[in-house]
Amino acid sequence: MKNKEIADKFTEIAHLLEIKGDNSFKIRSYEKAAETIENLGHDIEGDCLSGNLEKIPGIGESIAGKIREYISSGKIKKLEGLRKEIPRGLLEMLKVPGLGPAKIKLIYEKLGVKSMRGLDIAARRGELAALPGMGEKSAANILRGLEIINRLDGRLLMSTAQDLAEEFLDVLRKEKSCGEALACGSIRRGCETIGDIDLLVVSDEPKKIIDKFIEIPGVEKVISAGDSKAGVYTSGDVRIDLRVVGEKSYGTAMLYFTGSKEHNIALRKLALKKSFTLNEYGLYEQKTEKYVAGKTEKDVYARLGLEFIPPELRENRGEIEQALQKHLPCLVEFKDIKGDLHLHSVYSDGSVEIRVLAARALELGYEWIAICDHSMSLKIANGLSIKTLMKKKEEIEELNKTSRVKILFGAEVDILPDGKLDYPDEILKELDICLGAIHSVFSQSPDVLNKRVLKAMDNPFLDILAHPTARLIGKRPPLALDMEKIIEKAVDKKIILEVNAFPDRRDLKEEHCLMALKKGAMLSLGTDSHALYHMDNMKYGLMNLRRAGCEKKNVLNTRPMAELQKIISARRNISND
DNA sequence: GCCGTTTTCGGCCCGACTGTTTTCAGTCG
Ligand SMILES: Nc1nc2c(ncn2[C@H]2C[C@H](O)[C@@H](COP(=O)(O)OP(=O)(O)OP(=O)(O)O)O2)c(=O)[nH]1
Ligand SMILES: [Mg+2]
Ligand SMILES: [Mg+2]
Ligand SMILES: [Zn+2]
Repeated sequence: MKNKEIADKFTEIAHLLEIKGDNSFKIRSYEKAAETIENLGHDIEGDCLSGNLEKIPGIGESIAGKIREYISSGKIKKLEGLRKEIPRGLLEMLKVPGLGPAKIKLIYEKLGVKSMRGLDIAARRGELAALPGMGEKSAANILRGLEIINRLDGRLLMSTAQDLAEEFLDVLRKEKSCGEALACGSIRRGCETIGDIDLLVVSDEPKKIIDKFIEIPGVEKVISAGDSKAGVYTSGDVRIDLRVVGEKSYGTAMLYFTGSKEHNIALRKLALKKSFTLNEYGLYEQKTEKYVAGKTEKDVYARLGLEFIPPELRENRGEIEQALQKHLPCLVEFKDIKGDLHLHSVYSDGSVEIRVLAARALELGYEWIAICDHSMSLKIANGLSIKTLMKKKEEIEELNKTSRVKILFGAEVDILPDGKLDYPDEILKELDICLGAIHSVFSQSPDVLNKRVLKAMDNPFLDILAHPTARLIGKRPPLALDMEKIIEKAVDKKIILEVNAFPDRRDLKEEHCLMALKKGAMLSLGTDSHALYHMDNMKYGLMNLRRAGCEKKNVLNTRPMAELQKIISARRNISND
């Protein structure tokens, strides 16, 4: 699938045109096309072959032509030309915060600066400050931008971002005039990783909130601080944006600051179509400028004729059209979750006794849990020998006599390098639930890896494929698996695909959840807990599911014990044929 | 460059903050 590749080409064209100073709406068209192609959800080559490219919204004659050109020749002449015209280094300079295309153009044309290094030197020599429209402060800002860029370290995990957001919110909440205060942006949308932290506060004394904010000890650099918003970097080089609004703007400000940007633009366009205008302060009648809604998000959506759109769906991937038709999916929620399908205990490398896990599960409102320790080959994680596994079975049987939360006897069985499972079938069939996962020998060729997983899926006792791509966000890339094939096989063999809820796994990732749901696969949630507090990570897995539009019926964890067992035994019987 | 349920031309989301500016452009959310 070349979608991402093609999308990147159009993003590059957009950036190069920006630096050239081309028409901003034309640039927007290229950006929009890039976003559309990236989020298309199916292979664009199909549309190309069937001559349907121009049916895709945002793709017209010109861009369709370039897509065809790229698919047939691997090149886009327009892009090649732009690359010759504009040095590569100028594109890199766009990453410097505070430095945009217009200044880059100016600096390049007047000073011949075409690299980050050149920029740094020109700033230090005072050459930037001498340019028309620039001064000492602009040059200093660029130097600060260069420093920030050198220290930036990718995106944050959701868990890290949430903790930091709460830390700052707690300080702001101490201010007397502080009303509602919450994190918006990608945090509220439940994204897998977080670029920066966006905080919204309701107050009738915004200046006091903002003063308090920029005085927080963790704040290192204040980028901007005005009457209604501020932006800072923490000493840990995390960007935090704060927005403060009055009570009657709470809903529209939340809408604005939750985004996504594309959702905002689409919503504002719809408002215009209905003769309203929408901004962060409210929804207004276009002619009279009369305020019609703004206190809650629900009010605003309702006035626009839309169902309430959950934040996780606000990506302009069709949710506005669905909400207009009142056809939004009814997303799975935490209260639907009846159990956790991936817990480790002290039997392997977990730190918690089974009875303690069960007690915590009761507090969480669960009806059952599955204890899935590692299998015998995974020595570093204290994988269970067959003998220990049987001892564990006895303990679970004993506990189940009194436990209010029913305990499933499970295992997270290694998928060995040759695709075999790490216990013999006679043992596997004893398990109430069998997870299979890859934990070692990640370096096989893609072909071998794919065969390895597909072969494991032929074993009828493999009920759930756990953390299928084995990625660790920011640490280990996903295995080079053909997920389309694996998902199709899962559907065929009625194997359930796990959405591992650990914040650095979130595996299946959101796009694969979408693909799996489209193909009719069943999904499961597991926290992969090795410590008691890990059991609270269920929410991160739910974020992936909700972002993929997943409903209760597609999630194994929403089933009561008896139904769960029925599903498992039914799938094993079918797979045995 | 894309788009159209009054349109094939004239719109395209909308506002805050900064710096260098005599009235606003650039950048960002
Ligand atoms: N209307 C409008 N809203 C925007 C625009 N840019 C950003 N926003 C809103 C929607 C965003 O979700 C919100 C916060 O902006 P961010 O740049 O922090 O993006 P976001 O949090 O979505 O993603 P991130 O993880 O930070 O990269 O501000 C824009 O151009 N127009
Ligand atoms: Mg953000
Ligand atoms: Mg932000
Ligand atoms: Zn595992």
